[in-house]
Amino acid sequence: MGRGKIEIKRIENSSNRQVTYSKRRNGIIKKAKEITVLCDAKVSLIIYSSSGKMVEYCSPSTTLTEILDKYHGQSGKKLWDAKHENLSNEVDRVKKDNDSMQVELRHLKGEDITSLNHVELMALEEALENGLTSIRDKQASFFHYSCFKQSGKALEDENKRLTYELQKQQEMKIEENVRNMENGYHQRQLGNYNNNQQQIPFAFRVQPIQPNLQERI
Amino acid sequence: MGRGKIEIKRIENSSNRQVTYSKRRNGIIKKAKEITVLCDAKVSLIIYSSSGKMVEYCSPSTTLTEILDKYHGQSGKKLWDAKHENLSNEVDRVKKDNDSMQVELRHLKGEDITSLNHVELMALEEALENGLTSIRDKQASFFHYSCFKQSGKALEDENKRLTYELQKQQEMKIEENVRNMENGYHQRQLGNYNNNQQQIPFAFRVQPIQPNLQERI
DNA sequence: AACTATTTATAAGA
DNA sequence: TTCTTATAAATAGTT
Repeated sequence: MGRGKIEIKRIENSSNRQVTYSKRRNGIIKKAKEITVLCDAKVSLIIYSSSGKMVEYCSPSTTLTEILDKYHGQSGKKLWDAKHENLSNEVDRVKKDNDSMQVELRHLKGEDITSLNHVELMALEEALENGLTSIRDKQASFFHYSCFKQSGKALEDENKRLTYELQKQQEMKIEENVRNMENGYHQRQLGNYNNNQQQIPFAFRVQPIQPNLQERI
Repeated sequence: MGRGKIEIKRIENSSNRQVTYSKRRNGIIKKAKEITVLCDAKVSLIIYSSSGKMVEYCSPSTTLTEILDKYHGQSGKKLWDAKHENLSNEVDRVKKDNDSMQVELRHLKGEDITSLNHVELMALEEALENGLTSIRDKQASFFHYSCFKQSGKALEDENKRLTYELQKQQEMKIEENVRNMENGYHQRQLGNYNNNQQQIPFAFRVQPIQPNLQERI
């Protein structure tokens, strides 16, 4: 349609091509608008020139998103689902990581361990002991020995107390020997002591202030 | 273009509208193909009839996905990003969870704890102790007292040993008193004992077999 | 779906 | 680019 008929093949003359592009692009958009109005159609039209410049037409009654949603439903083609899938996979992967860490955390906290075998429990125990060692080393750099203060039930307490009692016991023994040396032996004293020892060991009956721990707080 | 001029407004006659739709739809697609070839353009064209039937044209040199990618870049409009955004947010959220769990795990393993304050360390220590208690309770149900076997350095060992030593010490004291009662007091014995106590407590010099632990293995 | 009179689009030229 | 215009192409109404 013009002064001469043209073959439908690439226009080699660049400026001719550009002119024809402009004219025909406008023509197509005009046609798109017309069919939209005349026939109640919905049209999405996106055109890029060879130089990359874009023009778009979309029927006023709709949006590109809506058209693409319909397209997706009717064509069964993926479009942006590839990207979607990538993200979905990443979500799954990260969630898996999450779950395994959650399990590990629970185990370290002593939860959900009924399913663990002996070897796994041993590994867990070692990990916990190592952690505890590190933590206490760190704390020891704040205070000289704050562990005692922090954990009333900690085994260290018992340890310290027992060590202390043992020492005290030995000291008492020596003192007693000294007393024996100074005062001679008394029958009644031995009888009493024997009695006490049979009931409750002295160490567990009295909880004296522990002077050897004071310096560490 | 036709036998008569028409106004560009909706064609009320349904069958006329349908016919015109078909003709013009084909016309637009033909034009799209032509501009693609003549001008090196890229065209995406999606048309829905009023009845909802879709036809599509996309330049053979490209894909709809590619065109939409470009569209997204050039128009700045969102399109399918709403859906994407949901997934992206989920990825971010789960990754955050991941990170915090990773940190917690490290802390429980005694790593990266230089930045922690005293209170945090205390909480950590308590968590570790609780975990250890649970683990060892569990292990104790496998063996009567496997903790002892598993962890040569475990505090329980020390505890047991000390308790044992304390008891032994008390027994020895009584025996000595008995000896004193039987044999009278000897100056040289006291001197020796005093010496030993000043150097290393007896309890730490000898590691006798611990009969009270045998029953627990 | 085919025909065709007429309108519309546009190629080439200015 | 834009305008002009001869002509090709599209298509409305008809069959």
